Amino acid sequence: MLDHLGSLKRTHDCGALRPENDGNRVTLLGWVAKRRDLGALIFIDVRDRYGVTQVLFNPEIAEDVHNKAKTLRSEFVIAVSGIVRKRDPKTVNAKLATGEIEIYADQLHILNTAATPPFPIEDNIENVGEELRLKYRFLDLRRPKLQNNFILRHKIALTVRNYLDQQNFLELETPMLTKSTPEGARDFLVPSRVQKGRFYALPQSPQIFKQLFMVSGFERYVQITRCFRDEDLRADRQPEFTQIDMEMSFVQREDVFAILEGMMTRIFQLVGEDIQGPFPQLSYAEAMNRYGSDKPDTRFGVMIEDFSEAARTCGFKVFSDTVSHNGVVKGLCAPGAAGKSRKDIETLETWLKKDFGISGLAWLKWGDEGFSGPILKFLGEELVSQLFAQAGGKQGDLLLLVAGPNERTCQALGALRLQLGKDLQLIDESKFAILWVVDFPLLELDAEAGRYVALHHPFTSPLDEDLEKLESNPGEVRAKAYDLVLNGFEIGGGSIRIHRRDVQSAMFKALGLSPEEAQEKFGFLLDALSFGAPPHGGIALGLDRITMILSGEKSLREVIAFPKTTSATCMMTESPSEVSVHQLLDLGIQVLRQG
RNA sequence: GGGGGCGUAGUUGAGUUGGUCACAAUGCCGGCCUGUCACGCCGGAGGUCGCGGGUUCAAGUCCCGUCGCUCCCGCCA
Repeated sequence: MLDHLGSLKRTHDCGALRPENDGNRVTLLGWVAKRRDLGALIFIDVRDRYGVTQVLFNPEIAEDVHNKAKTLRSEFVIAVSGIVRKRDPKTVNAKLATGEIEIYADQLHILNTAATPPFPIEDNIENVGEELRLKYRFLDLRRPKLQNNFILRHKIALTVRNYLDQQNFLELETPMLTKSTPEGARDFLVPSRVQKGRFYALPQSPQIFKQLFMVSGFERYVQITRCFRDEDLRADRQPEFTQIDMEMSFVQREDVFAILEGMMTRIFQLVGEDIQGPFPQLSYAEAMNRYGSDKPDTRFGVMIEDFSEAARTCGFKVFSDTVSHNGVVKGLCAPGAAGKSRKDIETLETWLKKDFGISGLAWLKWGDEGFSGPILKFLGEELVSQLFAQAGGKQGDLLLLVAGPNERTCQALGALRLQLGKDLQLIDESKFAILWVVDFPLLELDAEAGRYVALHHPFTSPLDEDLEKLESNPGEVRAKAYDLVLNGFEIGGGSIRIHRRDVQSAMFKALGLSPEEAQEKFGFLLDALSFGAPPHGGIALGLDRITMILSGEKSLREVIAFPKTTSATCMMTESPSEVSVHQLLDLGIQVLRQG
């Protein structure tokens, strides 16, 4: 028979009691984390959000209560009252914050029973299947580790709001039911019942709305808001995610950086890190050439080296031919990796060939007996020694080389660099490395569509000095865009926006939109820009990713309360699900079935 | 859309070249136990080897298909 909560009140939480409380009468409310039944003595670890406290049931103190305690099982919800007792020094538990005391229980209320949980409610269950954890997410979330992740997430959001409030930002809301736009990610669509055959789109970001706030004269805007993108998932990508979305009027890039650096400093303080601005800046071009990525992980070295000049005249035809046909020969030096077997290297090569389309991975070892490798005989000792010197290599290292078109080669080496960083444990996981990546190209050629598309988004301002090239040489135009990169993750991106109608029209034209299309899709924005839009710019940060990195997690699922699986389903609610014919009729929608 | 990994008691894993009853730990149930905190000891229950098909005298094991989870490529203004 269950007991009622009645007027029972918690006097302390399960992380609070210390030896100073010796003799206090207390009431704890929480879950049975662990039961150790020694027969006459029963120890119960009671857990709540704040910690764990050991409770002792002794028949000599209260026999009926002791009998009742025999029925307790894992995850029962209880209220226990009793006296705090300092433990004998021999029985102190140093692993618990409350380990110097225990409660001598004289009252026990069982508020609810619990079925045996499918997995233990404790940390270090990393090998429990993801499927189970997601199906019983409400239990998974009971684990202290996840609770701490969400406490950190809350503190980050709170820090952001407090800091930006001090900086005169206003938190303003934008619609969730909005308009589908042609550029960018695939939209999640919401059918309109009132306007059959028409659809809202869930926002990919509040981009245009926040710009309109600037036109409205709010000057500084922030919103911590959900965004939706219907694309395939990754460990660091969920279809719905939370942005810290910001916009400011009358600012240049450096003003945005200063605000953000101040904000990140405060966020890092939450995990005891002292990271001060200004953050390092790296151009997009340099990031790609040296790290093979626009979001380089700068926690470790191993830079991509350009060996094209040496390769141009070398005796290895694959290399010299590639260079003479406008290709490059680039590579990187894996420290201490000379011990890698031919098979290890072939595994890497197979992967890079398949995923990045390189034609081969050449290698040179500097082992105990000097240089070795299949291409050594073509290059010669002297040249190989020179290559190692250029890459800063030493005895015991492995030089890996790729020949091919520059972009693809850099991309492949960038992926290889990260893999080696993991394999060779070159990354100090306790370290944080943050930087700005700047000077992105404004546009890139979409080979499929046969036209230019915005690398960032169509509202990004070109650099003032590149403005004239928008028509003559669109691919050369650089953008006032920037990304914030932490430990190899893009945690934010933004830009100074276009605030002039004529420039925005020119941009749409460069993207291949006719004036009519531009008017239909973005007419309201063009209108707004013609009514005195101030210069403005901003950024959006990924709250989920920041929380993931600061809590040391490898997946966004650990910091999103109810995340989706890789196939975009929710294991707990079993969404998405089919809906009734009536619901579809209301919306004027018919479902096509395959087969 | 493509590729890799995984799928065996509630859970986590083992299971050789196909061949007595599919094994262990943990959890669960029962018993004993007054200083445990990974409590201990004794006993017990617990299985459509993801699902479907095939090869074979015989399939957890080999083959084909399929589903789910996961990592990556494509995709993600």
